[in-house]
Amino acid sequence: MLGPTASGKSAFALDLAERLDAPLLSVDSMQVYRHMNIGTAKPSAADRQRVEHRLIDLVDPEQEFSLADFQRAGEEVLAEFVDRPVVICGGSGLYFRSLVDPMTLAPSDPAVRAHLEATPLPDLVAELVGADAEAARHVDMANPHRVVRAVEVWRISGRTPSERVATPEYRAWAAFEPKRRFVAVGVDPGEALARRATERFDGMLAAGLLVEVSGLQHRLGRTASQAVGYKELLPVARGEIDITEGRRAAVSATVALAKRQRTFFRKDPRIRWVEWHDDRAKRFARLWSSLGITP
RNA sequence: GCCGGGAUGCCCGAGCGGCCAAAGGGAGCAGACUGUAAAUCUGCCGGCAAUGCCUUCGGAGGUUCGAAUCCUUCUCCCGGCA
Repeated sequence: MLGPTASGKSAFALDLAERLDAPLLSVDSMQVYRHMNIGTAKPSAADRQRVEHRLIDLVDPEQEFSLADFQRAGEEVLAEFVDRPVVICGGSGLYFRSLVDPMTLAPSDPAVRAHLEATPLPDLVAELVGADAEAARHVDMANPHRVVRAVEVWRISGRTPSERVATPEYRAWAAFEPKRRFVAVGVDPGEALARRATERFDGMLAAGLLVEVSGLQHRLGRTASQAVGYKELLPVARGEIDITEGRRAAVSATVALAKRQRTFFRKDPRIRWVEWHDDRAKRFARLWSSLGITP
């Protein structure tokens, strides 16, 4: 069950998992951090009582956690449930695909990466193009993250961007040919997005998000500190801006995130979109009908 | 009441006679994305019948071939003195 933030997919997935008596695997890049509870909309203790949740609270917030770590952790969990249904729910599209689609990650080396991150971008671009004249067709040369990673892979493995994209596995990936059987359902708040994002954030504030952020302000690492809500409230916790300004920034960051998530999921032809309905039974009716299932 | 500073596109903010529909940032919109992915990056972003035209830089006048930029005056903000 996929979709943008504030879509209501979590509640939906929780009900679904309960009905299927299946565990709920979160594909969420920020819920993996412990102590970031309110702002990442983690399931409550009661929710966890109802359904077994996995892939949440995997590391402390000062730690780095990336796609590769997630994929490894996810595969371990899936190995526990072979031939049993699991409900996967979340908004981190790439994390989702790393579990269901063929994606062997090229090697990485923190030292190499640190060095490359300190290297001027034009130098990295020159190195890539020197090794692979077609590199620009496969790597966004204006995007530092992409270029650094491409050079990192090139230096460590000697594989160029063109070579990486030429494998059967990559083609399968690009064609959305999965490595596992699954049914994907997308939930989207549609026009209600901005309203839901605002209400959701206000709910988090009421639940003590600012206190949570203040308590964690010196513990959030490079990735964790960029989580929507935390990033915008950090300056509030430091007294640099007032809460009104922080709230506005957080809400618009939430909406912007949701839009990026939509863009990402929309191009996946396997996802069947289900219109959200406030009534649980109606919501499920829509789900069953979109899947062609008579429960 | 007097002296000084300021009013710029949705917001912040540069411009200080022509090269200005007006830098830059934010917001907004669209998109990309196989190890930071709630990240990162790209494009658009006054209007239109659109290699040009129209409206815009607080209001109204004026100077000039030409003004967001100079002058006069009015309104409103800010600082200092009364």
